[in-house]
Amino acid sequence: MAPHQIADVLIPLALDTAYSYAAPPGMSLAEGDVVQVPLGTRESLGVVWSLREGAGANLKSITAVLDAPPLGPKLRRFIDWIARYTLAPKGSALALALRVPEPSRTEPLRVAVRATGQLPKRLTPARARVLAAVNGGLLHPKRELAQAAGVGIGVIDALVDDGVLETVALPSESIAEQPDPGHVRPSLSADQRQAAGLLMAVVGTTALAHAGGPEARAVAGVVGKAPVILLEGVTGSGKTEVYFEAVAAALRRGVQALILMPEIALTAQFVDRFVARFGVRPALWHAGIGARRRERLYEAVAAGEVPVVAGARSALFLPFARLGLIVVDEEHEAAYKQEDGLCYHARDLAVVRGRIEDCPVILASATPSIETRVNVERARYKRVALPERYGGRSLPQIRAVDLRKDAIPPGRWLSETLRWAMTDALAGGEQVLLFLNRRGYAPLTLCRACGHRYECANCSAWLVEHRFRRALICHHCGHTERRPEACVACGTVDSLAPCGPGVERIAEEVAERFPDKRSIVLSSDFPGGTERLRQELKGIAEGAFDIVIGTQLVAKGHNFPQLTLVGVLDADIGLTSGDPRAAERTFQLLQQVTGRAGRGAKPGRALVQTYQPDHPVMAALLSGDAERFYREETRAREMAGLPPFGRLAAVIVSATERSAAEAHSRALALEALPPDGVTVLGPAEAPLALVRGRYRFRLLVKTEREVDLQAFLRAWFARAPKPRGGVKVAIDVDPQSFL
DNA sequence: AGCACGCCGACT
DNA sequence: GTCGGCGTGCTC
Repeated sequence: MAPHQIADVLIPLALDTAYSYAAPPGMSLAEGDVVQVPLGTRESLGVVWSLREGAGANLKSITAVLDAPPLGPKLRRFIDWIARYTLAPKGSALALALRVPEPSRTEPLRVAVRATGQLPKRLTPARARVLAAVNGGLLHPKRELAQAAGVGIGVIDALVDDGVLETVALPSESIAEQPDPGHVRPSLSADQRQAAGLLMAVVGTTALAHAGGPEARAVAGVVGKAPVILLEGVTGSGKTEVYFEAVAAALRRGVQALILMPEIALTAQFVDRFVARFGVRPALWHAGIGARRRERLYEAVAAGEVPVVAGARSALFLPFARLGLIVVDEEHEAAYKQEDGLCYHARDLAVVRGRIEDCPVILASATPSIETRVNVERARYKRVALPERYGGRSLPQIRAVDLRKDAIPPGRWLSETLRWAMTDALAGGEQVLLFLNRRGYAPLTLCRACGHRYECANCSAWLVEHRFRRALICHHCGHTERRPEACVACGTVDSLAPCGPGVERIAEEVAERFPDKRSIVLSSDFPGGTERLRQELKGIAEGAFDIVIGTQLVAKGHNFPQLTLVGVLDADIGLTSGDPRAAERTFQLLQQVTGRAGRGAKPGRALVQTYQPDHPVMAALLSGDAERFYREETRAREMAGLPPFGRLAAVIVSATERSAAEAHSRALALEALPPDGVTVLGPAEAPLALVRGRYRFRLLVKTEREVDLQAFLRAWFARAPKPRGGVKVAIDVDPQSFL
């Protein structure tokens, strides 16, 4: 038998190997082509991963090559890398990038008409108006012409039938408009100009290297690999305007730019700012865009016709034709972490894609994550800083209220210092934000008569009282029960005592202390959803409320120009959670919340109520010295015998098990069999959560420097008993050492 | 992801 | 007797 062409086709299913198919004679195939192949009893999509010659005697044949943009070699390399790094089947990694939906593409044709020069057989007034409007041989979209002439579409059709007009198919409307890098030159501060200049130079030189040629190669030789740059700027420093200049540089060079942001950040405000700078809207890519638009955008991105994409996590897998810049906005956001299905961290993958595409990556944040900071320290990433707020506004003055000295009577949560400050601000017509990161009325309920504590039946966490809803709710698993009239343990009536504060309880105290002020509670569990929240935020911005009481929901988003005082009621919440990122998260949250004060005309201040004013988190917050926090936190970790941040791996294992007990024994089995060079730091999180029918557990491991963690994990799971449903693993560690 | 195959409980 | 429940395993 004559040698045939054999294609190894990767199918976007949980399959780790590409399957071999015979290419029918005469079929023109290339690596990266999207094809249709028989799989079992049905047909499936797939991508040609490699081509070779061979006998291919008993192979099935490729059904068809689809009319979809092929996946380029760099994107295929990226997919291979993701599969290797996340220990996921290659096919699952492919599924992230392959967005070719139905082959049923019924293009709603845009039709234009123009005059043929022929005269109509009959001339009615309506027809005359159309002829007046067609204006010679120019092309007119049908609907527009009908509108301009003030006639129905039927009149146009009749004229076409008559031979007076002819139809011409128009190219389909452009999916993305062309942003103009010179639309409006922003007025930047000296700091911003300098930062923007650095970013632009980087984008320019790497893009030049892309273009090829001896000159470009010489520049590339000097510059080296495309860098990863941390753009660190305090809240209000105008980071967005600065990275927009990098985007402008990419536009001028003719390369594509990707702006990644957490889903929630893709707001009207971002679009408005983009429009102000570039004159048109950016192409948006997120979960909410329609199938039709998604498909067209995908194709246009692959054709290199979309200069700028702003999108959530999944935009990272788009088939860019010539990617020249990736910006990861709010780099520290936990929303970049994907934990169901294939587990990955979009920021880390962005860095990897940047490496593979050889394009610079900008990580923007006011409160960078520790691992990014460590990478800066180790000179893997560069850093560009914006130390001051834009427009001469000063950062809020932050002061601690030491609750050990400034004692608050039992059942009350506002210190005298804070109340005075509130009175003062309110008297000046300013707004106050009281921040308490605890939903509900009280975090613990117990019986005054018998001491019974109300705990969740499923996970033994305390039940949180929600007074508005008259319920006791478990914040861990969502279990809800009615608040009983009498104690379930001893039967005493009216004996339940709420312990500790939640935002609802603070609202009560505020209403008592400031009866003539208008206050509002913002908490994620309030009914009404995003629409109501939007309305409320708008109301606050317009000054409809004097006092805002909120959970972490208020940490970001809307700007409140009249807000000058922020009171943090219990800054210590979250410091003792056992999560290795507890301090980092608390610091970021408190910095964001206190940073909300004084963003309007008047300067702001923040009062932070704490029992631990000397804690490194508080000390750094009060001094405004973030560097110091990261330094101290790193040292504290070393003293505690924990791995340095860049080497910390949190391994999330999710396995199909019948019960929590079986999942737990699996965790213990893995813990007992660590491979050489890897130390298990114990089951870091005891609660085993049921997520979509799977019991999950998380293990913390520490690895030696430059250890190939992937190989070790493979070995590790090979030795431990294999769960029925297989394992999924995510690794929370710097990916660069695996490149 | 689908879809078949298989091995146990209540029905025309 | 078989219809159908979903647990398990395979797809070049």
